[in-house]
Amino acid sequence: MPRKRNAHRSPDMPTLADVARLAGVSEITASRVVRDQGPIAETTRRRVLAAIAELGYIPNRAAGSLASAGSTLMSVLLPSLSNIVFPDVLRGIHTALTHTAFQPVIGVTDYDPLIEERILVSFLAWQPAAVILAGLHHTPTARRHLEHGRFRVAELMDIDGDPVDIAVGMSHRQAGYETGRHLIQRGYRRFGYAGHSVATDDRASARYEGLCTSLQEAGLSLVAEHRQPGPSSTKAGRDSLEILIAADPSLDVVVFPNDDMAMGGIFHCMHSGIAVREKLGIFGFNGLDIGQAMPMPLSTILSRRFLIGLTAAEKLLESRVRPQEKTIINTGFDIIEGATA
Amino acid sequence: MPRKRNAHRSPDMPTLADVARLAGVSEITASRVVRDQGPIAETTRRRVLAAIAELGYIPNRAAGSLASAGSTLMSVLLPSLSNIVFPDVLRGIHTALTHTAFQPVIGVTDYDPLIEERILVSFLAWQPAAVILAGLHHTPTARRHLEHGRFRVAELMDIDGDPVDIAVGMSHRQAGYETGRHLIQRGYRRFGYAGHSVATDDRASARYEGLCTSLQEAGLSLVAEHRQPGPSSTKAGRDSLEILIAADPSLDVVVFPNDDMAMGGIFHCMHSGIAVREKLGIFGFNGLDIGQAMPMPLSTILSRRFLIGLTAAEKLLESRVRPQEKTIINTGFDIIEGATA
DNA sequence: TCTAACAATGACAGCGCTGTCATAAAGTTA
DNA sequence: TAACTTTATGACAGCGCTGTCATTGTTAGA
Repeated sequence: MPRKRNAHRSPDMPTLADVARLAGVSEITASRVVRDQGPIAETTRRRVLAAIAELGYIPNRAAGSLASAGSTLMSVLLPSLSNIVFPDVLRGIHTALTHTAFQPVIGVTDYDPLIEERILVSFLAWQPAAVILAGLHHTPTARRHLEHGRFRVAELMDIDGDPVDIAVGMSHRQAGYETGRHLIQRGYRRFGYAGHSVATDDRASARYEGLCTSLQEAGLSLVAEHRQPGPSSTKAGRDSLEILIAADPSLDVVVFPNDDMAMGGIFHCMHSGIAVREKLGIFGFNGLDIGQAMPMPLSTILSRRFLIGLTAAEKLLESRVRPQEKTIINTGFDIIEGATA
Repeated sequence: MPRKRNAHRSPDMPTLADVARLAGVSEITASRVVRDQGPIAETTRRRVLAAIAELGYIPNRAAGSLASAGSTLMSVLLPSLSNIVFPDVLRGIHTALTHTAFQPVIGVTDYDPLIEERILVSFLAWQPAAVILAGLHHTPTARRHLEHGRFRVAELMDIDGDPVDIAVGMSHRQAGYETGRHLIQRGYRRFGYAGHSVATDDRASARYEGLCTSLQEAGLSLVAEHRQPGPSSTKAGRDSLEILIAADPSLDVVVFPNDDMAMGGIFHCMHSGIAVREKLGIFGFNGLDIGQAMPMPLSTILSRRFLIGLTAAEKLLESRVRPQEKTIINTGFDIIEGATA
């Protein structure tokens, strides 16, 4: 006995067959109109469109995806949405996908590779056309899925490593290195580092290493460092700097892993009457608007987050199949001199 | 002639049939193990699980969704990710969905009801189990889809209105009203308002109206107001306050639509040597961490964003079908006295 | 006038999974 | 021991759409 139709769907939920019947065409023709694909006579198209509007038809993408063994989904896995960095990337992706058939689907991994793996697998169950993730470091299982899948892959933010398919970003190691060079050139000698404790923030770690390298080359080294437990935040930056200064008051500059924490550092200085730049230089990373809107604009490095998202999505749209050659796109960075270091 | 299998899928992409064959059971039994549904003998379950692991099987959710006429997706439509407010809501949703079968799917509407409608329709094509959106105001088409769909609906942030199914949030009108009362009680009389030009930020508008009402009741009114073109940002707040003060230097307090802009206002005061609170009170909305981390904590209203997301998602999980009764949950708000007004 | 090329449409089967009902075996109650 | 319930499993069809191939005009070129 066949399954009753109404057990499945509301009677008023029209299918493509209903549209086709009303328009007086075959299902496949209606399907072609919906997908804007193949040659369709203008009059036919109009009839079908009218039928769609009249019925309030919404295509069933699960059926479409099943039949065509593919979807128009683009899975986006981001470590966090807690500061503006990844939303900026997301805006870039959105911008590239506007007026295409693709839809971004967002997951948040909390900087945890295992969560990333779990979300990746659950996204792959929807047969996405492409997967976008942050960084080049994933669990072995995740990497295997990424390599064997029939979809494009873009790894964002970082280019220091071996991508699966496309990498778009900048060298964080080099950014850290240039930070050190810049500050040394400006006369700073007694460096502190005020970080956070998220060990899987690979980019922050790479910048830290780059910084240390440039100090070493100049015969210097970090005088003091402190990592505040928990994730990065303005409060963490403020607390971290307080502890750092208590440990070593002789510091003349402190580098933070990002602008949020650096702003916390500035707030601590304001609170404690420490003259920023004269007495203590403060340097961040990201070039957030809020830091530049401060009375004393934050000295930092501008990462091109919107561009990274935009470029990655555009690149992914170029071809549905993964090319032989891997692509690495360096979006670079700029030092913002600012007024705090 | 039947379609060739390999035209569709990689040969090494196993299906449930492959799993069932390897485990020596029927497809249905394998399916039940995957979905953890129905009575399964422990030994059978283990055999199937082993087969899944061996083959690296990933279920095809499009097929599952098609067959069951439903999905485990929860569509989340947010106006913006450009400040921490909606990511906080999202964290709440994520927290509620951890360890459930549901997956959030996020879309960003840019405060545009038409974009919201477009994204809603494209999400409905995936037959979500629930839809979460911000606010109670949608296009007529969107509202119709929401009302007629076979899914749960939660409208977040705002409770001043008539929800489709569930509303979780606070009264922004009342928040604006209490802001006025609080500031009047603290002795402020010459009120300014420094906003932005996004007309569809309904919550900001409601707070504005509430503020005006409380002023009226006290025999006062806004002395000056300015709306900076473009979306809300720290820079916009800074510029807006500058213009406002130029227009009327006699103001003794300025209310901003949110903390981001209020911080911009404080930055302007710092830059121009205006004594915050003594000379000019500054009041925000949201209670963001960054505002509280400032040397002079921002006077503002705490909205419970995480709680809103969490509560909404939990409520949606309670039942798959829409109950007769609509639910309105007021998560309330708190005035944070701070040091700026 | 005939062929070739193209434009426009349709028939058919099947994508991978799950709802429904049926069945067999084992346990429970009177 | 009969009658029932519970547990564990399977057969079958179909969810709504699209890939593939076939068919019918229609127009251009020789």
